[in-house]
Amino acid sequence: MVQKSASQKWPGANPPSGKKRGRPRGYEPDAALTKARAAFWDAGYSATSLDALSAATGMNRPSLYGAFGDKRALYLKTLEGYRALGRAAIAEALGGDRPLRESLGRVYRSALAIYLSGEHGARGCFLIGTAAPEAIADKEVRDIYAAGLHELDDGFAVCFRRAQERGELAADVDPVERARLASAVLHTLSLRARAGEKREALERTAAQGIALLCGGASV
Amino acid sequence: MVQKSASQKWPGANPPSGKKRGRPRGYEPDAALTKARAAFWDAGYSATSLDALSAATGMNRPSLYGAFGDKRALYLKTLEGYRALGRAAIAEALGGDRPLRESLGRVYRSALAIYLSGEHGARGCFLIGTAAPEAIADKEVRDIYAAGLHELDDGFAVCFRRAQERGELAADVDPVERARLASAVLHTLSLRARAGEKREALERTAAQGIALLCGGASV
DNA sequence: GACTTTTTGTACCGTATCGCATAGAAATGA
DNA sequence: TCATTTCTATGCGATACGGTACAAAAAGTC
Repeated sequence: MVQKSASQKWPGANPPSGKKRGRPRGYEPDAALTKARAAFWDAGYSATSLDALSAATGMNRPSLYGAFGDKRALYLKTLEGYRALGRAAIAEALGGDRPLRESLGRVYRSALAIYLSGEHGARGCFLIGTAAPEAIADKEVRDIYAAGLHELDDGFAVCFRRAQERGELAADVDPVERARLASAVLHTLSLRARAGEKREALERTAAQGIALLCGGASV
Repeated sequence: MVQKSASQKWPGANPPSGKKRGRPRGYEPDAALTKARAAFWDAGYSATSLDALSAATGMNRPSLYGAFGDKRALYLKTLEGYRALGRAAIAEALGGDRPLRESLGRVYRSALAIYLSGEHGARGCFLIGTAAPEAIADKEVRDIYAAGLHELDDGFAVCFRRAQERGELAADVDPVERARLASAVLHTLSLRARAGEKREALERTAAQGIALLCGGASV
């Protein structure tokens, strides 16, 4: 039987007594997850060994195992964390009823900031870079991956619909389909960032994408 | 010292004598490469073991090693083969000076046929699915990956330029930038196919992309 | 201070993996 | 017939991998 850690017994909060009982952990779970995510991000799920994760997080393997479960469970947790991050970024960028061009620009800008960061070079989107390869063999990963893509689509869709209601966008445009093309621009930015394209080229493509997405009638 | 196989001594042809000297090989190199590529395609580079490659190709490990070198060399060969395939498909789809809409449609259609094939479900683009994850750690893979992306961009670019010369496309459109957005549609098709989206949804998105790419002015 | 609880650190286990060495098999040429 | 060449088959050895047992360590509790 696997011993559950204290953080799982009282999720998101300290135990009622306020003081935890045993030896204090020498790491911060959230920070460790972020480090683990960075390791997966660079090399992919399969190519990242437990030793690498151990080195990246500063935790030794038993601690890793106790805190997050086995390698796959840890990976799923990093995926979940990334999706939460992405959700927040989308909400932040698309909220506030801004003009369509500005909303799209904010999304692409904040995405590029993430895609271009990384110690060992630009890494692109974590979901696209690491979950996609595993998506055939691992159905759960595929579902999370697909959900991540569609979450972005949905965010863009409400954005386009609102713009249409404000008259910023032609009435015959299908906001759902247009949203999928807006995602396409983000997808290409992720792929190109990982291929090593320069920031200026990516920003130019984002700008061109915005221009196209905000104009043109459908069909 | 690594023994070179006969197929490397006389690339692309039989030896001058017409008859090879020793025991004939029990496999066809091209067919084996295709099988190996399929294995990498499903699971990714790192998650594909030599045993899996051996099972997929029907060759045992020493034969694999003798014919293609180690795992990485074999992977690079499958990459090269896929790029050749892609080049041919692009040339075939974009050649012939067809109307812009038709050219784009042919590219997307032939790409979808590849992306949706696969024994264990739709796999998307081989480059995007398998090379991208390795692109950070392996510079050579990254270069091949980037070259593959740019090859597509270039193909689209000449396509758009020709369409512009024929007056099918507004004169103020930058064909190079527009080509990168045409690639973006292909990128999203690859990512979405691997996520399990249905053919109809992908075809609809391709059609919407074509409509947008053929209209709209730049900036 | 002894006991309990929780985490850490070391060391280990069984297995999978990669690459290769070596021997055998199949075809040709002399 | 026999040597030569080339591929195939078995299987070995070193390493790396994922995962875990166990005892020491650090804190609270009585």
